[in-house]
Amino acid sequence: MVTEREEDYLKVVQELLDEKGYVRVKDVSKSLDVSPSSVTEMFQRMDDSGYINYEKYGGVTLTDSGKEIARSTKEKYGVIRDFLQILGVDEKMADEDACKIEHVLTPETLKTLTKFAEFINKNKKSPVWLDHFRYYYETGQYIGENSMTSDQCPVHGKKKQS
Amino acid sequence: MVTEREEDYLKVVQELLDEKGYVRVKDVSKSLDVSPSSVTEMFQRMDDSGYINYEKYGGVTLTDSGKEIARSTKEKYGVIRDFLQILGVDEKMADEDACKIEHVLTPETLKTLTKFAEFINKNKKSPVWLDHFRYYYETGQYIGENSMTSDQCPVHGKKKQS
DNA sequence: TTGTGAAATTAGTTGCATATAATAATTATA
DNA sequence: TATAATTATTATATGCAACTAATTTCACAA
Repeated sequence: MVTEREEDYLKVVQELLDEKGYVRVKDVSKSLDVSPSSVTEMFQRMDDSGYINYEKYGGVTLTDSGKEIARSTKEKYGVIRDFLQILGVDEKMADEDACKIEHVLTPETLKTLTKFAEFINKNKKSPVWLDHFRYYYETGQYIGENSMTSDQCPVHGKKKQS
Repeated sequence: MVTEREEDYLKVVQELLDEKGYVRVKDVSKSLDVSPSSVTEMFQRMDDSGYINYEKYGGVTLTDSGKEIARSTKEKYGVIRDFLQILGVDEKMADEDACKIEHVLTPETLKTLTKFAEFINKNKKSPVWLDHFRYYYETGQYIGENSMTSDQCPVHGKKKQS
């Protein structure tokens, strides 16, 4: 079974291949902020496991299974990042969290997040309740009749007419 | 810095203390599905790190810092599990995912999830849009004028009056 | 063609988390 | 209380993932 870290490596290798057409140990080392020797070692392991084709001092390519893992990992990442951003998490944090969570979500939960993002995005304008949530997030107060506890409307500060 | 696994151990130790008042190696071993020797070893490490007070063949208690980690880990877990269940993820999966995610979320994202759950729960009845989302999840179709693409209402299959 | 510098690899180590097998301590029971 | 059964601990080993230091390879310039 593929480890979380192998998923990380496969993801960046695929990204570098897409960007530049080839992959150096140095680049992966930079991307993942690990030493070059760690990259070499991981390459050897992943070659043994059949996720990449690696030859010393040479190039690296992904096997079919490596490609599939890279693809699905990146897809998960995208779903989670989008989802978090919809809820209002800022890009940097959404990114950071998505990189962690991508490895551990059950397919069921992933599907829910996917559907949720679709549900929001298929509408041109973002739904009212989402604005309401953002408002709640900022102020702790509700907008809308259902949930008003005072007769003071938080939107424009005027009395509601009852 | 505390590791993810240490957080797991601290959480179950606290839970067992709450449940039964004391903790056996055996119980932790059972809870986490690891061998007793692994538990002993981890207890030694966590004692060294100052998260628990441990003496051989004797009892285990949490230090203040251990308590704080257990508390905050459990709190995170609760927030995430609730959040996922609100979105419709079933209990078992929500649980499983929460146990993984609890270790890796940024405070920012955690706050967002917390607020979101509050936003939903402070209302007695679940908001309409959430039903709409659940409906979308099941059928792939939208309920509500904003997003209707046909004139067939997905709720009762009758024509909308225009 | 050969020497140099950058890049990559190997060798050796560490820390975390686990396991099995063997041993020791504790608790329960006859 | 002595013995049996349960529980816990040590000793030893494994796998993953990282590191530093030393070495090797490669590509390019002189």
